[in-house]
Amino acid sequence: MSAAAIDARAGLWHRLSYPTGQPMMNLFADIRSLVIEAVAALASAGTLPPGLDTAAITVEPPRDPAHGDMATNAAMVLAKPAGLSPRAIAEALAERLASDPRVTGAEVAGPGFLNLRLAPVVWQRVVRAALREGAGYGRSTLGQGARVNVEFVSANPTGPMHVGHVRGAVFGDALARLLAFTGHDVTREYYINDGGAQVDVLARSAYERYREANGLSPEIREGLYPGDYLIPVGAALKAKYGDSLLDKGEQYWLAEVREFATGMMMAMIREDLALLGVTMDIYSSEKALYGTGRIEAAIDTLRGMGLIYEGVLEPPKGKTPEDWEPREQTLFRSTAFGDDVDRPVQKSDGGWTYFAPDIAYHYDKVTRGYDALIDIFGADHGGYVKRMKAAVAALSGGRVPLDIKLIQLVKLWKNGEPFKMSKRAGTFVTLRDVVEQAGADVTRFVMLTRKNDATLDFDFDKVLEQSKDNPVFYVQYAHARVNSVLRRAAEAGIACDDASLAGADLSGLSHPAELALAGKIAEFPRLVEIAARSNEPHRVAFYLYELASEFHGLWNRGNDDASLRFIQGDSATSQAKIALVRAVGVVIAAGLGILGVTPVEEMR
RNA sequence: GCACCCGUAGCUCAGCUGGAUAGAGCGCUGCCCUCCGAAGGCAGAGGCCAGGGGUUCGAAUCCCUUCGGGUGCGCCA
Repeated sequence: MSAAAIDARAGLWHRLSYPTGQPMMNLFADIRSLVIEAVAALASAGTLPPGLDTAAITVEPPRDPAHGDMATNAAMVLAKPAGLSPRAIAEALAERLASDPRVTGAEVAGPGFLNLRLAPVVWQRVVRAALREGAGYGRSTLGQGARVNVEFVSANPTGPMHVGHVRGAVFGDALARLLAFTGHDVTREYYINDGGAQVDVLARSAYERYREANGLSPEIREGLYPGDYLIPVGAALKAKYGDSLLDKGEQYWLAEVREFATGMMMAMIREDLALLGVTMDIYSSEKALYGTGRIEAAIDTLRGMGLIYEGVLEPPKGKTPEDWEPREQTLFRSTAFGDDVDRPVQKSDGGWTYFAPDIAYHYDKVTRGYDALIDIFGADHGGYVKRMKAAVAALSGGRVPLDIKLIQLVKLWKNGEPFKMSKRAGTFVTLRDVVEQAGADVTRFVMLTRKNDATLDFDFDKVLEQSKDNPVFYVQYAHARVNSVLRRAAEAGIACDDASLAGADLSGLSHPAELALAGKIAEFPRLVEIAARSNEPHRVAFYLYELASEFHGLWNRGNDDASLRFIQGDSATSQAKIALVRAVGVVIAAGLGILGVTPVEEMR
């Protein structure tokens, strides 16, 4: 298979067609079907040739409100295959669409855009739908139940999680929530790297703490883990083994201590993740792959495909390691799948390289029947992407797409200056430190305020600031304001439970500023799908910021224009306006739910 | 040397997988509370989307190339 073929499979998400007759409210999808129906009608009327491909037709909100409520590129997309000018097609479409009660205006603009203006009732329906669907507003069937495995964190079980892991944990969990929200069957998985040399180091380090617990002075030699967090492990070892492991050779205790210590580390890591609100469905062990023949089986499968061979790699150009010497190795022909060089799976001593169990592990995921795999790596593992994709492409026969998201660094700031971490100086910031200082909700939101492959500043002072500099606060404040209005309205005797609001006459919602806010609410389901298709949960955070901004704006317009205040003299008008306000609250809560952040009811 | 990521306002960053006159926050300038929470809002100034080619109705977005920054490059995971 060529690299291009792999790219073509880059995401299952891109191939899923739009579900038909979907029950959920998605205005853009609705209007798009309307446009496509119009195209079909024109085709049967002979205005357009039959059988045109409508896949490239999009319906989106124009950037400039002067261009109406919805814009479609249909005419421009169809012009060439139809052999007609874009404007001619646009005009024919405009005429047909204008007869729909939802459409109050259809005009051709620019090179052939068709700008639609929609009736107020359309926006009122959006508000109603948000109220009816509540926390499920924006949910979609995009994924059609596809089974997706998201592997993330996978921190080495050699110590507590540090701040570098937090972003990956939050990103992975938010992505999992996003995919679940869009109709995917999601599994959260953690791959425990408990098979390599680093867990031997852990065992030796823990053993020194065990000696310490027995009253001996520990020898934390160079290369061992010096952290205090191993002291309890030493104590626990003493509790279990007494002094029976003292003065014994490593071969006597290494395996047992390793098992014991990694077990305790994993328990600690689970607790750390729980602090962030992250729960894994599956923990997979690297070590469990050894001695079971599964690595051999995975490699043999590749061998059966002619993708394993004995060969000698060229030294890297421009930077030859000093001890380089040509050596015959067992290689995986990853270049057949777009990788730059073939990759060794066996070391010269006959042992597996780290790549081999990873192949076996991904083979395991493939055979477990997932429709798509997602790996979340630190950005420093970028060089690993191609070979991993190659392995999965080979082992799944191209059936299972693997998307790998790289998470960039988090730069910590404190007191207006960069916060340098150092293990030696004891300024090593753990996940626990971050969550204890900032709180899980704030931490999660902030970690999603940047695209995953851009570095992110985490400023301990700013994230707790209650001002609009702080996006978390800004969004939460909007949600709190919504509740504030609801409280006031209830005091005024206005029925404002969701059912009453959803059933209310919404014709009082007519001001352009109000309808524009409803328009923002209408974008949410579409935004969620876009975010899910690209595996980019940060888009939800940005959307929420924009929504909050529009809401704050409308709120303040009430200062100048009393007719825009939400609570009015008559309760019918009030209900309509409060329905809009509550719909904003619903969407903020739904969006925060995707991010795993709890909306606040009040901030005093 | 090669591969991947990045380069957008003074600063920090979005930008709908190709749409119209490129957006937001900070900072700067000037405004708005007898009024649902001013912990907010409005307005103004600020741009060769790193440079150059190409693809097409149309490019910040896709392709090629140059420059600049980051990451990685056989027996560490």
